[in-house]
Amino acid sequence: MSDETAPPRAEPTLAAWELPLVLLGALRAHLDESHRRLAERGHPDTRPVHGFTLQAVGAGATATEVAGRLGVSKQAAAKTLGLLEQQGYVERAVDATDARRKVVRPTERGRDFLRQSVAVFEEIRAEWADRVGAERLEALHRDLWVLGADSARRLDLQSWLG
Amino acid sequence: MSDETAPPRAEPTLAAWELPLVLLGALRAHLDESHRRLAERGHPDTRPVHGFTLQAVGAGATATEVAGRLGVSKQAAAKTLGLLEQQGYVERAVDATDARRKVVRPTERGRDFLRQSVAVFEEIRAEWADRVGAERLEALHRDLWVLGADSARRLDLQSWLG
DNA sequence: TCCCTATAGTCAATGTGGTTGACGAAAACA
DNA sequence: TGTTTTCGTCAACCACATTGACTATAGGGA
Repeated sequence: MSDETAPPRAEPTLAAWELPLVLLGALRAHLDESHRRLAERGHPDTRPVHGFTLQAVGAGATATEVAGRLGVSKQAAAKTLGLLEQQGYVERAVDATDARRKVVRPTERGRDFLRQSVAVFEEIRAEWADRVGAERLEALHRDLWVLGADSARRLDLQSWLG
Repeated sequence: MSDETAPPRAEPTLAAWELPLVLLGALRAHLDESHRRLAERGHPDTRPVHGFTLQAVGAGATATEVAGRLGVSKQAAAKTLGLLEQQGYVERAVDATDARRKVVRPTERGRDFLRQSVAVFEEIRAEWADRVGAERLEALHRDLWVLGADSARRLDLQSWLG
């Protein structure tokens, strides 16, 4: 996709120290664009962590389960879930068969957020396919999957970086 | 996740919603492995944010310049730089030509950290090339560069995700 | 020269999100 | 039944970011 007569910075430098930066750059581009579009579709004020958490809730889960999936303490998960509840994305109900459990379920608004997320992700994927080629994007996806397969599936991003 | 006779998790699913996750997974794998090796080479207790900050310092910069490069407030940058100074990675000196400016420079230890980082990054890149193929890795690097070219070069990861 | 403005760095207060520890209520098990 | 485990929550604390206010220095005109 890089023609010779292109504007400056048309060619990446391919130094080894750039790898994490281009990974971060692409991730950031994806998430920033995702949330820009989600904001346009009725979900402003949501951040990546909300999407991850809602994804962890799935069709319904307890705070402790969500905590396990996110790799954070149950207190931290409960806090985030409380915020999502306050914003109308999830609702809590006491489990009928176990009075200790409080099952968190996405509301209609929460399900809409997840549907919109899928749609937006598909849009972005299609646009990325246009930019680098469908085959290249598929190879990229597959290779990244392989390279990151070992890494923990945790989403405790903030504490991880600090 | 239902592949036929294949070993578990042999084939990525290639769903659009997985793209950010595989990006994150690869980034995480890279940074975790980097810091694991840096710890072995005399730099334990360093985190990605330290490497980014040290990189932002370069040969020498003021706290405000570092803040600009990292995309954070000057107070936040000053705090991180204070920590790096305390750990012996940078030192501060008042600018001879401008008594307001305090120039931050990497110490020998700081320069060693950067050298070791480069070495480790090259090792990891070589290993990744083994795993997916040198050509594929080069294509991946190039494509990621293209896809992330628009995104802000900021490194304010923590606040960005939250 | 003197003032006015802009810049560099720091201090203080605040917000957010994470942690650990402790606890009561409910379930599961011996 | 009594003991142990699990779920959710409260409280205290910590790490890291923010904004606003402040001092000190530099620089550019009247």
